Amino acid sequence: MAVKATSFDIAQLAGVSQPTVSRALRGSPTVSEHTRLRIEAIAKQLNYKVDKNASSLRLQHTRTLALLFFEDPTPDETGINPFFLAMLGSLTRTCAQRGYDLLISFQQLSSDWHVDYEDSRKADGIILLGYGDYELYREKLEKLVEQETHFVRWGFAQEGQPGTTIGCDNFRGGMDAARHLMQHGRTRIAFLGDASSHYPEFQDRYRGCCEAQGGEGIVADPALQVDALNVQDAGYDAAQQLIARGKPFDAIFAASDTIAIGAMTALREHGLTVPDDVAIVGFDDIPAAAMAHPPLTTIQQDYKQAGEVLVDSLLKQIRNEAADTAVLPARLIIRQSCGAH
Amino acid sequence: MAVKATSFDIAQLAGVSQPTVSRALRGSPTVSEHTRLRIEAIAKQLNYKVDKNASSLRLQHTRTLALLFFEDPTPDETGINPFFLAMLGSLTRTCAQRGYDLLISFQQLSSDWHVDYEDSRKADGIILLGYGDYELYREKLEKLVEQETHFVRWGFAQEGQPGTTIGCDNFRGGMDAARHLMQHGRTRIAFLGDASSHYPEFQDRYRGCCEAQGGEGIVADPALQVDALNVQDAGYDAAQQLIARGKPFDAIFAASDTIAIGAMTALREHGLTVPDDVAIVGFDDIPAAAMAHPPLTTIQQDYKQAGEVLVDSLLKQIRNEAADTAVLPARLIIRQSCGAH
DNA sequence: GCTTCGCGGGCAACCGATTGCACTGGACTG
DNA sequence: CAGTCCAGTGCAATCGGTTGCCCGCGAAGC
Repeated sequence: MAVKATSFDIAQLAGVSQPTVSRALRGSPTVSEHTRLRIEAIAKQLNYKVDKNASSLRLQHTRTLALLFFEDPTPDETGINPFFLAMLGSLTRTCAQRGYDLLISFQQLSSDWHVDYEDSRKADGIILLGYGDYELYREKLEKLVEQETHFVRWGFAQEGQPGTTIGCDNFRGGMDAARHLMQHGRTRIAFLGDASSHYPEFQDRYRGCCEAQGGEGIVADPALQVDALNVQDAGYDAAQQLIARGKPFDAIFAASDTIAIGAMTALREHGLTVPDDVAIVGFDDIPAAAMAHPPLTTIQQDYKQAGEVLVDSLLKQIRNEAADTAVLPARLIIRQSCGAH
Repeated sequence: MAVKATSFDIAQLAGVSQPTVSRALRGSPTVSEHTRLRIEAIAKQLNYKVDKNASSLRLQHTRTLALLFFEDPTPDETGINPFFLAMLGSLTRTCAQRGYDLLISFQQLSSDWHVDYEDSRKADGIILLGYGDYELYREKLEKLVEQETHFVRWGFAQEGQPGTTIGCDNFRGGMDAARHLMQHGRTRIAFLGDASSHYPEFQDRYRGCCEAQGGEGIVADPALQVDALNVQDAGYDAAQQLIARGKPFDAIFAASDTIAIGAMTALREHGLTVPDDVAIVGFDDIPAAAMAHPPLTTIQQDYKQAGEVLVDSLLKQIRNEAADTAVLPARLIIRQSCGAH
């Protein structure tokens, strides 16, 4: 950098004091239009940009939001969960529209992230994104609340949780999936995904699924539920395990598209066809879902809306307005893996 | 935030002056170990974090890198190009390892991005990512150089370009694709992708493709090249157009996986099977490539390595070391769309 | 016993923008 | 014509850390 122009340089050229430059550039009405125009012209000519650090220091806010990704299983190699990646796009755009910058960071669930970003004044608030063991997470969330850090979390939403959470309606999504499957004559629906309380969104999806079956007088067979984390290999393994159990099943509801896609590979290897032998419904509607063979019927989480709600909710908190936990709808996207044409 | 602790608070509690706190926390050898330990303990207890703005202001650097995405075609809806998304993961992790934060932003090619990030001291350097009309781009790049802004660009690399560019070997990748296709008996290879100088990476891929054919005494038929931008619809349209031309072809080399996937849809609609009637090779190796039906043979760009090289090259510049334009290898990934066994 | 050396740490300036308050000169009021 | 008022600016303090320079004090040297 050749030597950056400061507001002093401009002041000198314009023959005014430095504070006047600052005022002019921020559009203060106490500066006459004539002066302001002159200052703006000089600023432009010098490629002047307000020093964000100085400004933030004085203002005590940064107009920056931090996005923290958590990757619980296999943090290094797998890359980012496709659904979060899609959300990232929406988040970035929304931030830009609202005049905020976005700082990105990966975190281990175990690290010290909960003291970092806002305390060090890198950001005015934090967006938390990531599945993972919720129990591990909770105490850090509480600490965040205690510190009065502004944050929103994407995940399962429930009363009494620390902080503000935005999530989709996992329970209803699960119901919709199961209902759809049943409407097409499936009665033995397996669930692939961790159904313990450590993964509450998966658990809700499972509960919705069971509930819907109950509505039709079917009791979900616990032997048809197999734990799986949100990676393809886990989906593959889970399907293997399911087949090995020898219990008959004619449908799979996977807790995520990633799991569903992994499961389809396993089914194919066992000579089972989708959707004829086994109908499949996934969750998320990641880009690869439409690409899968056959194209995957899934429950869509609207990442575009999610990104907007997340950002706006956080911005509300930053303005010291109350921001409520919110549940977004999930929508069934019918393609071919479910057997409905 | 309850009221953030400052170095003054710590100084008071520790019975030393504030500068001593600063020195202790940065590990200056002029502070005795005894004092330092005491200060560190107090800092931890108070959840103290150095104010990044104050620090950056004084230090005149931020330990932050800015990532600018460019989306030339249809900037709003399509979401981010999957390959760049994959790269983002690698970039984020590399930054974290090097102790830098990453600021993300989407930009229109036409906006004022070239004056923004480093001038406003939001970041110490910029990473530029995006295909798009290179001509539009070039003058801004020159301005960046003129301003002595630190930046690296991902794209086609060539002598005499403004700034440092990291790219993959598009030419050789194109050759490898065509050779592979020819080894499996294909002789009429179509190319889907813009081959004009406005999209130099696509152009290089095409040149490589032609060159390889030339090596076997085949002259690439210009009628088998159809322009397409890097979105699925464009791939679909291009394939339609190719078919409509009525010239026989037994293979397609697509300038990107996204185009290839779009093209496959069109082929299927015309009753052409892949790979029997038409063999296909893509470029990039995006996650959806493996997912496609049939799985897509492609030229892989190693995004992991790319991210590292990009960051390290930028960091070099920031340290005022020379950073050279570099070309990374591309690797053929054989799956099924090419018809190899 | 007095100077010298050096460790540990304090003082104050500085990074650049923001803003409450004081000031000036001209217009306006009575 | 003196007193008000206000638009337009300048002054100086401030945000929180960082660092060059200087100082005090105890130990070592002569």
